Amino acid sequence: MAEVKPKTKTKKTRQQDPEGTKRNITEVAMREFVNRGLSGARIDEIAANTNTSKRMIYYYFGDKDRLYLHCLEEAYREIRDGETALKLDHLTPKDALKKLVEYTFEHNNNHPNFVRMVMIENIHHGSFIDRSDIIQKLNATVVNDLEEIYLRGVEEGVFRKGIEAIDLHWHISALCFFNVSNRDTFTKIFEKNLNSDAEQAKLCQQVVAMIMRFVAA
Amino acid sequence: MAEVKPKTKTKKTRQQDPEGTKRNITEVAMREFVNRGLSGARIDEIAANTNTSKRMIYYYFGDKDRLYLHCLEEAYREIRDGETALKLDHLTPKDALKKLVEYTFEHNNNHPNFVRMVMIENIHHGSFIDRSDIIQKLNATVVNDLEEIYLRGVEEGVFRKGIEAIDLHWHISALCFFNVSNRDTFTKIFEKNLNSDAEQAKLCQQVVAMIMRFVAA
DNA sequence: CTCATAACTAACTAATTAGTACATTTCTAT
DNA sequence: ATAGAAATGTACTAATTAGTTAGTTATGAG
Repeated sequence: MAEVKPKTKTKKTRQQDPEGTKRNITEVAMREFVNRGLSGARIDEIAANTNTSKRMIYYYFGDKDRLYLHCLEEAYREIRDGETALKLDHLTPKDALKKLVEYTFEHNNNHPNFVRMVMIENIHHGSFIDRSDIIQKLNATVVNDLEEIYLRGVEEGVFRKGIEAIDLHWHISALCFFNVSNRDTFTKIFEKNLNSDAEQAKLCQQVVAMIMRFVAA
Repeated sequence: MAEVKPKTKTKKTRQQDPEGTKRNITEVAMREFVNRGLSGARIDEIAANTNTSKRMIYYYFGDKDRLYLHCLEEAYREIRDGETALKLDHLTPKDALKKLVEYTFEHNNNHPNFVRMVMIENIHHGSFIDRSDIIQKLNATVVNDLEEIYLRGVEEGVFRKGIEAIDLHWHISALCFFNVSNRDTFTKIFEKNLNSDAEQAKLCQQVVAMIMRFVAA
């Protein structure tokens, strides 16, 4: 019964803490991966920054690839976990879409780890996503929510017909993702600091405007 | 006089071919870097795929980092070299902008090496761009062209006021870049094949629409 | 022709780094 | 309390991999 995890029921003075150790390793590994990429990440470096040893990384995660996959899944889980609380049903289609776009913009901005893990995954041609059962299941929601809003808008005559929800999601993602993924090179090449709150607020507003105008009837 | 390069004037039966060797190494290295990232790329693998030996990589490029930087610069050079022939001056602002966006979309699509090198560079926080004198100089043109078109459009009353050319460039880049950079993960997660010509044509048209509507008066 | 230098080859090294062997401690169920 | 399993620490190994050493061959100027 190797799969039986000892739940942390009794939180008294325990010195062994498997869940905590795993969590600690995951956090440190995530930092290392997002900063250096999959191949650039060093297991020794991760080990040195945990409260535990390299041995435990292999004990819990098997090898580097599986540790990376775990971090990738964790990044997807984190970003999707925060996504439920929007309550868009009782808003007008326009307001709902606006809120969704603003939210996506902020969300990408607040989760650079997610953005960077996806970048890394694309460098590796998405080969780890293939192997993950979990990630597939985490993504239906966004497009469904979006489709609902869009169809409602079309029905009410405020959105034009003929757009597919997934395409809309594609464009929203593009604008919000790129803002985080390419900030380093863009900032350096065009010598424009995009990190300030004011600049980000302006960009967010522009992204919203772009999407709203795109779907407008 | 170590810097004196023997120009390939006399192209008779020569067995030594420094320029060709460098070009060959660069091509192979580019393939390796874009497929595996900076840290994932293997010098031995590059060497094995050239017509020459590992020794020559070090002979001409010094070390792995400088080889990578050379490839990065080459990717920027390639993409900027193709950019001159647009001739947007005698078009209406709308047509000119449309053409520029279409062109950017196609150009990113046709130069995945460029897109992927920029992705890799962002993973590494743009640290190599810092070290490159060349790349800085290659980027003024796009934004200038765009600004000219935009200002002309504002003057003629077809574009609204208050948009900065660099922001416009930011959004165009986002939409066109993401289309290439994130295709692997997006395709796999949403199980939608975006590689077909029809799908790409649709996306391109939508990107154009999005930008045109965004700037419309 | 010949000599200096640039272009090139093959075999080697030093360091890094993913992964392991083995011993020990802590916990849990009986 | 104790046996068996899970969790952990220390020291090691085997492979990989960036980079080099020590040379040979081609080329072009004089």
